[in-house]
This record gives sequence, C-alpha cells and structure tokens, in this order.
Amino acid sequence: MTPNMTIYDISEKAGVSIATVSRVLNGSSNVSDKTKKKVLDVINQYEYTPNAFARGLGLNTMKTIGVMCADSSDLYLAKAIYFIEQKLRANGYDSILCCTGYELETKEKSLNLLISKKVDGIILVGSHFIHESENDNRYIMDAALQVPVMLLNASFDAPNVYSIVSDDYNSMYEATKLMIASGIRDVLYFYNSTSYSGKRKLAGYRAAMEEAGLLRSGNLMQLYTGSHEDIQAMSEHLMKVQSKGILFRGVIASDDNLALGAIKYARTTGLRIPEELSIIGYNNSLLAACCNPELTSIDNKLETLCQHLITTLMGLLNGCEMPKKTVFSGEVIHRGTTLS
Amino acid sequence: MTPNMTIYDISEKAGVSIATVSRVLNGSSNVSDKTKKKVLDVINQYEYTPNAFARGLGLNTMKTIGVMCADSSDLYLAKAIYFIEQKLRANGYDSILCCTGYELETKEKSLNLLISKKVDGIILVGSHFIHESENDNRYIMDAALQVPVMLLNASFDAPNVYSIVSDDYNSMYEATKLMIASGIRDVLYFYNSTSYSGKRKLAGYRAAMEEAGLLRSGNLMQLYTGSHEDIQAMSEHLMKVQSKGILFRGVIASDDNLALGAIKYARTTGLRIPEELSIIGYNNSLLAACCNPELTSIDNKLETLCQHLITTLMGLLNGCEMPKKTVFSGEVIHRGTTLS
DNA sequence: AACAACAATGTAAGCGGTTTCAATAAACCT
DNA sequence: AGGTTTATTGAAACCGCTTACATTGTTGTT
Repeated sequence: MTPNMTIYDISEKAGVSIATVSRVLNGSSNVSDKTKKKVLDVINQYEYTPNAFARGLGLNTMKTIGVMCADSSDLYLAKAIYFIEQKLRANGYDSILCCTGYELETKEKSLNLLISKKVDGIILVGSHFIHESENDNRYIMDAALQVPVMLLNASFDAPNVYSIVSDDYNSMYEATKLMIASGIRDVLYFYNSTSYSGKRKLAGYRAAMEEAGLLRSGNLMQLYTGSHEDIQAMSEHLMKVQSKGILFRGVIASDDNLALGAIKYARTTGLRIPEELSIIGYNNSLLAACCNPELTSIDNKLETLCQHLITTLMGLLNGCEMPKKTVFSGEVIHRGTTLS
Repeated sequence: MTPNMTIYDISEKAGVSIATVSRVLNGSSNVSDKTKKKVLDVINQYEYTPNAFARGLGLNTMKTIGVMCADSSDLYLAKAIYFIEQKLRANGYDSILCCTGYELETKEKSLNLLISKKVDGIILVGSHFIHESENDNRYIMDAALQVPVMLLNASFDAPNVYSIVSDDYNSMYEATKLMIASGIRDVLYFYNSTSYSGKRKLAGYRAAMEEAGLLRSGNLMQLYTGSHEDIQAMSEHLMKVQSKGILFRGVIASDDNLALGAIKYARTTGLRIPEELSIIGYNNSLLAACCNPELTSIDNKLETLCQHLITTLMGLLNGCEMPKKTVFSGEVIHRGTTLS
C-alpha cells in the first residue's frame, strides 16, 4: 500500500469530492452506483484505508471496547477474554485489553485510561472489580457516566452498569447437596475470594449445609490466601487444617485450582479419591479434565455468558433498552473425584 | 468530570492560549512555572483529559501496540500476553489484543486492522504466524513496512521484523540427551506443530537421537493433529502407536498438554511413571506442577523473553538500533516424570 | 540607555476525516 | 417545453489537538 494516502488523494484520482468518497466509505445511500463503483475501484487499487484517528475525531467513536481483567494468565479469565474478543470482532468492534492486577488503584487507573482512549464501552471480566465497600465501587459508577459498563460474573446495581452472571449460589447449593446426598457429612468449603461471586458461592454452600443441619462451626469454611497457582501451598493449607483435628471427607472448592490443591493433599496424605475424600471444583476448566483423577467440577457455561454479554452490549450501543442483569444457571459435571 | 471539555475551555479558564495548554499537557519545557501551575490547576479542577483522537491525529500515534495471538485461552500464550501487556503499560503504552485463530486469512485481516488503527508496533505472540511458504509470510513484511513487528518464539528475517526466541533446538537436544543418558533408548517425540519453533524442537530431538545412533526410523516421531485440549485424544493416539508395535519407553512432548496426554496414556495402560515410561514436557506451564506425577518440563523463561521483547520494541520506537534476533536458552526442570 | 539574545506566549495552519447545507443535475409532471 | 421535485454532488465548517512561526517580554551586555 502506498502509505499515507488520504481521502483527498482518493477524491482526486476518482475525480470526485472528498465528501463523496466519505459517503462511499460509510455506505451512505446517496451516491449513484456509477460514482460509487468509480470510487471503490480507486480505493481498491491503492488499498486505501481511512485514518482511524481522523475518523474517530469526526465520529467520536473508534468502535473499540475496553476489556479489563485482573490477570489474563488465569485460565478462566483467559478463556473469557478469548470468547469476548472473538465475539466483539464478529460485531465489528476491537478490544483494548488491560490486565489490572488486583489492586483498586490500578483498576481505577486502567479504567480511566480506557475512558480517555474513547472506548465505546467497558467490560469488566471477573468478580474482582466489585468491592465490599460501596465507596470502592465509585470508580465504576464514574466510568458508567461515560459509557456502558458490562460486568461478567459480578453484579452491581448502578445506572448504565449491566451484569451477566452465572448462578453461583445455586450451583454451589446443588453441588453441596449432591455431596451430602452421597453420604458425606463433613464437607469442607475451600475458597480464596470474598468477591461478589465468591460470596454467592459461599452462601450457596452454607444454605445446603444448614438445610441438612450440618453447619456446626465455621471451621469447615477455609479461606486460602496464597497464590492462585501454588498447588503445593494449597495442599499444605489443608494439611494444617487436618492437623488441627478438623475432620472432612469432602471438599468443595471455589475454583478448580483449589480443587487441585485438595487432590494434591489427598495424594500426599494417602487418601483415596473419591472413597476417602470427595472433591468438587468450580469452572470446569482445562485443569479439571487434565488431572488425575479427573475432577468433578461445576461448569458455568462461560461461552454462553460471553455471548449474552456481547449481545447486550451491542444492543446498548445501538440504543436499545437492555436487561440490567441476566443470570444463567450452572451444571455439575461428574468425573472421578466424586462418588456417583 | 464535566464531559466534553476541550483544550479551548481550559485555555479560556486559565487565561492562556491553547498552545500553552498543549505545552503543559505535553511537558514541554518552554513554559514558565507560574503559568504551568495555573494551567495544571484548571486541568485538575475540571478533571480534563485530552481527546485521544485529536491527539492521535496530531501526533500520528496513539501509544498503542497491537498484540496478536492465535488463541488467548492457550495457557502459554495467555501468560505471554499477561507479561507483555503488563510491561507495555509500564512503558506508557496500551495494547490492542487480537486473537486470530490459526488461519492465514484471519491473521492477515487482523494485522491489517491493527495497522489501520494506527498502532505504533505489532507483537506476534507464538510461532504460528510464520509459515512454511515464503509467500504466506508476505503479510508480515507488508505490515513491517509501516511499523516494527516483533516476533515472540518465532524468527523471520525481513526488514523491520525483530525476533525474540528461546533456543528450542538446544533445549530439546538437551532434554533428549538427558533421557538417553538415563538409559532410555526408545524415545518417542510427540508433537503437534510444524511451526517455526516446532521445527526447531524436532531438529533438536533428531540431533540428539542421531548422535546417539538411535534414530532408526521415523516412527518414533509422532505428529498429533487433534485439539490442543483433548487429553483423551492424545492418549488414544499413543495407544494406537503402541498397538502398531512401536516401542517406546520415553516420551518427549513439544508442549505440556501433549505430555499430559502421555501421562494419561501411561495411566490407562497401567505403565508406571517414570520407571516404565519417562516423560518430558515443554513450557513448564501451570499444568506441569499440577498433574500427577508432576511433570518434568522445559522452562523457556517466558517472562525474560517478554521483558526483552518490550525493551527492544521501546528502543525501536525511540529510534535506536536494536538487535534483529535475540536467543535465550531454556532449562529442564526436573520433576516426577523422569528418572533422576 | 540601546540593542542583542533568549525565554515565554500567542496565532494560525495543519492532521484526515464527517456532515450540513447549498448547488447542480436528473427525472417527473402537465 | 417549462416548472417542480428529487437524487447527486461539492464547498466549507468542524472535530480537538500539535506545532512552526511570529510576536512580545525579559534579561544581559557594553
């Protein structure tokens, strides 16, 4: 391509005005077929592409969506990003990705950056963007003043903020009930986050345990605070729990990584899975099908969630009224770490 | 923030010209401290942010780098993206992410899209972007006419294209030699790609085998063509190999996923690891530390590669001369799937 | 005090598009 | 054919910023 071609060059070579070229470019109807063809020929011949900045300046949109996630190397988030990116592109939008980490300050900074880049909308992937304190969520409301904000796996009620969530509460409730039904009474809940969805999951577990009259003390709820990837540390955490005399014959983990920690724990202590220790994970990630034995896990239909998120966002950008919150239900995928 | 503030509003409120405001915004030195403060005060008061499009139009750069990868849900690529994104941001650049899939056409389209978005540079993550046929790589050369193109884990000699690679050849060579040294003569090479790095790895394996006089037929090199994530299918592939009477007591896999397939195969057929089957993976991904037994794998120091890539890119953007190709060596991480 | 040299600021011309509005050409009536 | 209406097209303003160049204000020198 001859570089730095402008609409002026094209208009000149085609023998029309720049306004006409612009009309052709934007598919305006008020151009005769003859001139349209003439212009398109020149455009194709010189492989001209309009300058995105100039266009953005004029239209005040760049057809770009800002996507934020805490950590794109997290298996689950990475998959979500993949789906989102793919579906955005299918709708003629691009994405700017920001991996923010887990601190409020960097989240806030990234969000402002995206806004200043004039994105048409923002997608927050994962529940880490909603905080306990109302005040810590102000940055989202500020952003929503400018462009629609979509939340995946988190929910927050504010103007111009839309939530797509899986029914974590119910999924955990069902999973716990299932484990109880298989005869296990000491079900440990192993989790690592008190984010929006983290809390919902926990509540689901509690509900099922209470219903069965099994929730006697908080000891059966174990918060793990170490690295996401350090399976060894998770295993050691459980070891410590055990050494405190807290009994458990089942583990429900708030994500698959933690479940792997539980598998490792079983292996280290020589417990047979699932006969002596049942385990259920969450997210049904790649890991679930890889480990040994294969992990029973909850699938929350990520692709469906993402598809719906994009559909909603596109609707919003086209000025349609859209539901503020959509909930999809999950499903337990049975594999080798639970009794059938 | 009062929306739609422009530099004119600020200049008016501060009682200076727009040029002066612009100078303050861009940190130009030719502004007296007094006026600078005056302007900054107004800017802060109104939380003004300059319009990115207009700025882009003027400067002809948006401080944005286009990042392409085939599939961000691939564990290794996701990690690379994470590092890259993080380090770009630290340098004041943003990234536009494109997940292209594996077809030439979509790669080409994405690349053009990024160029049209006026990115300042392009990073191709993974070796899938370089093809056998010189002609299929033309799209990269075209892009490089406009902006620097960085390749991670691939190498391609063309103007304005820079490569950062791990020494896959040598890593595989060493890994194979190691396995041979542990007494295994029938080492199967299990791979799934003939991309740039795929070929280098294969060559490393061959060299070591040939050197030891063990490379008798092509049967010991098994190409797997199924899905990246389908561990079951990989295992079945190996099963078929076995049933054809091809013996192997060691497997060197071109990535950790394939190695997991080998582990699954061993498990299914009841082979003990590593006594009856040794396995070495590649990439030292999260998976390697998760599975059972833990996987011996080659670590290619991804973060170092990424850091170097960004450093090189930043240098280029600042007009410095930079090395066209940089090679880092990998390292075998011993775990439970090999004899010590 | 007069003038040079330089620092600080302002003016105005782009950057490359979109879009309003006016002008022209084509089509339609009677 | 002459007058209207409508489909095409073009001229020019505008989007918000950067920057070369002109202008004004300071300081220093002799």
